[in-house]
Amino acid sequence: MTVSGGIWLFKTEPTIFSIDDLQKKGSAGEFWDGVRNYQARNFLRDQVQSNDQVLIYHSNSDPSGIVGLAHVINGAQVDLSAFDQQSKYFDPQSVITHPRWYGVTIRWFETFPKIISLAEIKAHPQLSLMAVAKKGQRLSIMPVAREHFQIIVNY
DNA sequence: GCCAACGTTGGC
DNA sequence: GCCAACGTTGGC
Repeated sequence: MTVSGGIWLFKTEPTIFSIDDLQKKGSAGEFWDGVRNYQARNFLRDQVQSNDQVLIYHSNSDPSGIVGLAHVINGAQVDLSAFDQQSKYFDPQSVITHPRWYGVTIRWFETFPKIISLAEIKAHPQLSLMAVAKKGQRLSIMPVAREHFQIIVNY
């Protein structure tokens, strides 16, 4: 696989939204909302673009790891859940005239036949250098190096 | 459930 | 602007 655009890793807790849930969304894909971290927000708002690759990572899972691949089908849009008082992502400090949070829309592409677990990532000479393998790295959106992506899709 | 490693908040 | 207290993430 040859890739020219950006490559990202998105974390999700599968009990809340799994790659199977993403697959069920079909060609419309899913708006990735609820990101409430500024560094992750900046990636979503400023860098993630249509046609970028997105590795889906299941966190808080058994095992945690990379489970598949999705594609960005629409770039940054205001995350309206921040204005919804019923939403668990409601943020009273985000106002319509000055939105604070953004999301992108992604579409399921494939679920890997076997999860690439965090333990395998940490044990791999190259993959162990990925940000997701680093202790204390809690970002839910992070860039992925091209060489790491190639290893993963050929795993 | 524990707790390390963060990020955020707010008093000063 | 400092930093203690607090909240959250997420592996284990």
